[in-house]
Amino acid sequence: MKEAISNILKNSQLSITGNRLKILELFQKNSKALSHADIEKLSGKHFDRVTIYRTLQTFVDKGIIHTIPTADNSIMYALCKEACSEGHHHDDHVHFLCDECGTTYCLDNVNIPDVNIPKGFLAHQTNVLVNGVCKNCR
Amino acid sequence: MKEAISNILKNSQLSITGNRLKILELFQKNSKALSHADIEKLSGKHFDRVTIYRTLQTFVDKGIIHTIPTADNSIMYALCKEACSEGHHHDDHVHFLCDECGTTYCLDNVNIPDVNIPKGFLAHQTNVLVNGVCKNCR
DNA sequence: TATTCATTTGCAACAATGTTGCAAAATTAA
DNA sequence: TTAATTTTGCAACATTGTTGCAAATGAATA
Repeated sequence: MKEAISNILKNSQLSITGNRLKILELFQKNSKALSHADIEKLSGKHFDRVTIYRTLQTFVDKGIIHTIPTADNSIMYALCKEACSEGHHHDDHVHFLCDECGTTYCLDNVNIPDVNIPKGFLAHQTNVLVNGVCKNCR
Repeated sequence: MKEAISNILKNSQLSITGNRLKILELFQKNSKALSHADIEKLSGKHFDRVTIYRTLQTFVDKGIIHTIPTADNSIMYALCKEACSEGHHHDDHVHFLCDECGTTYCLDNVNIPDVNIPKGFLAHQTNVLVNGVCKNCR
């Protein structure tokens, strides 16, 4: 387990530090998207706010996690599947936000549908964000 | 023109103030999504930051504008079409964010595609956000 | 039009969130 | 073990968003 997490860091040519292991562990344990604030709470404030900002940014840059657009003003982060690599995210799944419990899920098996973009526009990436009630809240 | 804007406010049972007229005018003139910061700049700082926050919130509550989720941490606002009413947005179109010029468009003619949500989940609303290059930047 | 009442606005103060520089500490490479 | 590099924590700051309250403005009535 710890081993697997260490490998993620090794593969991205990042130093293996207790801090980074802890944050990655949080993502694996919770298997849902986390905000900066979530991580601050879950970690029990053992490390600095700034460190969290910098660690998350590093992970995004390296393709270890990806960001999820949300309707309110908070950035959510979630673990990437194997397909992501440095500077190039393949985040081809739908995100689901539960209005009851606030949990954000990556629906890895739900593909992004085709969208008809008007002539003249060139699409690079499509984000689909669904709001509703999750299976635990019904 | 001014007349039409006044009517929007009247229909929502809001007082007609120079402030609100000005902000609505900005939305109509620019015909694209605006952030709080955009409005602050465009208005030439003639009114207070707090007033802008409160006005935007009021407009959202009344269904005059809607928010658009963005990958970075900024909320974008855009004028609603006729279909929206108080407390109930029908925001059934795709949003397009140009990576070059940063403009956010409401693609009013592009409908939200169907998304297959897993069993147990209940979908209320679907947001589709496309990144790419707009027709003015190619 | 003048007067009253409700709403809106601006100010001040505050809270939360995000950023930068720099020295100390930890990790890696030799 | 030592030297070079990277990461971390602290402090200070910048930006963004919130709340209470008094003054100003708009709406309603006479």
